[in-house]
Amino acid sequence: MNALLTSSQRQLVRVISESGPLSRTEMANLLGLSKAAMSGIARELIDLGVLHETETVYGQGRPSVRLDLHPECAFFVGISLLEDPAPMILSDLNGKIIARQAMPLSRDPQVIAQAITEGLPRLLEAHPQAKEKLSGIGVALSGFVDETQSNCVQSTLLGWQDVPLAKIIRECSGVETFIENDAKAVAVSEKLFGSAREIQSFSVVSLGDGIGCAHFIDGKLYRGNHGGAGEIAHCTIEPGGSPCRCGKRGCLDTVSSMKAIKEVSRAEGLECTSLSEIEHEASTGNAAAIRILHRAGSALGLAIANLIQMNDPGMILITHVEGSFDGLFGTVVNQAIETNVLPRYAGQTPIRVKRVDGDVWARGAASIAAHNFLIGPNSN
Amino acid sequence: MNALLTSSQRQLVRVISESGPLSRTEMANLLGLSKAAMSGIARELIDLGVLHETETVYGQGRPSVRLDLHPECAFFVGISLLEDPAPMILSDLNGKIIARQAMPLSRDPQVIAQAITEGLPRLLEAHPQAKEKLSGIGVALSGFVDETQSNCVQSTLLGWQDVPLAKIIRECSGVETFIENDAKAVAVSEKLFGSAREIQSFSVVSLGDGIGCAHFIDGKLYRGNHGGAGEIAHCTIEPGGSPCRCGKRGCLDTVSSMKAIKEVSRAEGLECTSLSEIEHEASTGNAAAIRILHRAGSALGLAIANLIQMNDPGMILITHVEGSFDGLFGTVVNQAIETNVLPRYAGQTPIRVKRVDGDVWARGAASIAAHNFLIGPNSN
DNA sequence: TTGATTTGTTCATTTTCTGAACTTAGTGTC
DNA sequence: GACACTAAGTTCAGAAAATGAACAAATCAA
Repeated sequence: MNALLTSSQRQLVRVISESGPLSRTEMANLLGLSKAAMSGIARELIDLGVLHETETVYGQGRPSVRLDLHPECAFFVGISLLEDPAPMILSDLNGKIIARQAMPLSRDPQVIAQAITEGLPRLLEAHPQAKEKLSGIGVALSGFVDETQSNCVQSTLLGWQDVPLAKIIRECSGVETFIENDAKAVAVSEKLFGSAREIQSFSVVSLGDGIGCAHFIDGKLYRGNHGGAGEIAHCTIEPGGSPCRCGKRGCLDTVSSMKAIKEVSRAEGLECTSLSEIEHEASTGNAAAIRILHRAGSALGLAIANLIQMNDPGMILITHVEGSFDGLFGTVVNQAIETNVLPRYAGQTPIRVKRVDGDVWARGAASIAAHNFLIGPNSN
Repeated sequence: MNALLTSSQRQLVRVISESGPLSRTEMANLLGLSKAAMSGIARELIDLGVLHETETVYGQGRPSVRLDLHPECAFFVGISLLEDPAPMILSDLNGKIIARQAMPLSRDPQVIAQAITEGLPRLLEAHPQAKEKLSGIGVALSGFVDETQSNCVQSTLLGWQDVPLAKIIRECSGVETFIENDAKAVAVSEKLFGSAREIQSFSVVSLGDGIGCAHFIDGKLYRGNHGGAGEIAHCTIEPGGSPCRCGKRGCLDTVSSMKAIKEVSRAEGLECTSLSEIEHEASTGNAAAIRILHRAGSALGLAIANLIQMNDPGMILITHVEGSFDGLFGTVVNQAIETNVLPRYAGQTPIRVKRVDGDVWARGAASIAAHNFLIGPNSN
């Protein structure tokens, strides 16, 4: 099932992946191909089991038959190295999670590869066809990943420097493997499976202990010249502010990350260990809690507003790990975005919020493998 | 000469435009084509007069012959509507200015079209072959231009709203015409003719009475979802700062644009009408001048640093109209960039500075027409 | 039932690319 | 200077991919 698709086949798969089920004629028009060519390519993909006919649409003339990706034409395993135990899921081509389990996290790549290899049979146990049609493994981690999606250039969390993790897992498990940064993996997942399917340019801002960010530009994940695109966490947001672990001062990370919020709370004498608790304190009128959330929310909103000004994305997706986003913090973020965006564009950029858990990261990881199956590695 | 090139021909033209003269074999490898296919396509383009053989490179085996774009295979007219009188130039495919003149500026699109139509014969007078091979007209203006490069969506300077300028000029002059925003035109010009030929992702920050910005991302001009990418001027840089004409407060525009610098100088009682004079005052120790330049420079530097953090471009090109960039202002800008970029990436992003005059804008305008000749309108 | 209408298929033809053999124009060695 | 060696570029038959036009199929509308 690793069969490489021809470039026309991939174009077709891509357009369906973006727009959902389409008739042959619609696709021919979208791709600028003749009906004759479309007919042939569609036939090939149906024979390969990648596409299948879905509903029939009646209008004037002969009804059209919509083609869609066959969700069970390929399966993917996704693993998130963001928590311990590490979630490990099996997903189909719709991003639906078919099976899940967990594996112990390690800092030793070899041990990780071993754990994955041992976990695979159990994950696939009850799904014989997934076993047969397993297309690849995706791994999401916190850190920098090179553009081949094979090497982890640097990860503070895992203590890595130039680790060829994909190769190690591939050799150990015998399955094609790709790795990706966590925020970028979620962005790909949203593009393939989620709310960004039809949006060509959007950004994901992922809020957790740290702050991550990824950009899709003109339908492609944009990594930047040195792989550093999306380093919103170290945008200076409070010039001359608190020192950051990166070496400079006033980074967004020092103000708006969950870690920073909790640290500041502790320093201010609040007995809170989670965002929800701080939110609760704020709702009861605790001035310190209100101040902290205001400061963090304004900073994040300002950074996002600047991102909108710079790049004019078609959507911003804010993912957050803890608590909810409908308290004071979320309100302030949204307000700050509105007040710092050109009035002309205010409200023009949809801001979506999504609470994520381990499954979302793992699904994001799986989507990296799915992307390689659908679009190909040279993201062309 | 408006003959549409086939898609393979355009690919080839594009790769030469990016990398300079290449041998057939090198291009075949770069494009993933067979030597046989390359041979044919190169022959076609040579026969069309688009390519020509240049130097011969000796090594082991048969020497290779580099092919390059024939600079005189097409000519372009570029007009800048940024000043009065408006510069109008004739350029070849290398961006070399062959002839120049000026025309009166107007706010009436019809009058502009008329002036261009009347100016054309004079511009082409001494260049019969340019007359024959004139491929298109490009117009640079301050304002928003839609993605078809035909309509000016909005221009404060010209007082326009949804003006189909390209169509008007095309119909009046009979020559294919494209329009573009000034900063974007300079970005295209740098990509085609200038220092960014081989850089896939870079940003231009243009410093004048206002502040403009344009991004090239993965080899393509990126316009953003609503055509608003690059609105760095209205990034909030001093939260709660001075009101901006856009309606919000503390925009970069209110601090670092030439207009703002001059206004603040006047308000502070400095008798200066140009940046050079303020620089001179600063160099003699005038505290107000030093303060103004520091504030403006830090703000611009911070904005550029944030841009680097967000997008990790391969180069930043700062263009400025007045004075020089090696005084206090430029120094502060560079310092502010350095201190606000992740230490890991500090110094990794080349910052280039270029002083521009009317010719540069007009050449940028011409490059829009050249881009449409070389790469095609659907910038694919 | 008939005609209009639009989808999708078939097939001969054209266009585009490939693989392999070949020609060409040099360098290096004895 | 003759000879092998090397790599660039060409040629040409054949494969692959796309097209255009004719046609078959499936419905609605009258």
